[in-house]
Amino acid sequence: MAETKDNFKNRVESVVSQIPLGKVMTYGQIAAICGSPRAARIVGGIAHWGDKSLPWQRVVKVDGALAEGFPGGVTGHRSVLEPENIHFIGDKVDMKRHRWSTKW
DNA sequence: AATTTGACAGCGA
DNA sequence: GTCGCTGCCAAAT
Repeated sequence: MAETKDNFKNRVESVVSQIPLGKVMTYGQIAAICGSPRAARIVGGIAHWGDKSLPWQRVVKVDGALAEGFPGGVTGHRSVLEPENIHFIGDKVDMKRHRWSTKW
């Protein structure tokens, strides 16, 4: 089977599905792992159009801010992360403790 | 096949 | 330290 360009989206879904509970990743980080460090926006696009069965709630911005387009908004997004041991600083995730990487 | 959008990132003022 | 605009890559229409 020939690997099409779907590899990019396929990797994004793969990486996101590998995020352990209590951890979060940034769009840029995921995009970089997928092969395009500038495709952070595409990762978000896949989140909405791709496999929505993945823990996209653990995918946040580089600053720890939550996705503004997430169903329920940042408020709903935060409510989903709190029970997952995610620590919050104001309205953002504590990236100092939850920033995770697949290479770890 | 071409154009527009998209749940961001990085740099500048 | 804060706010805004531009740039980028890929997917969707």
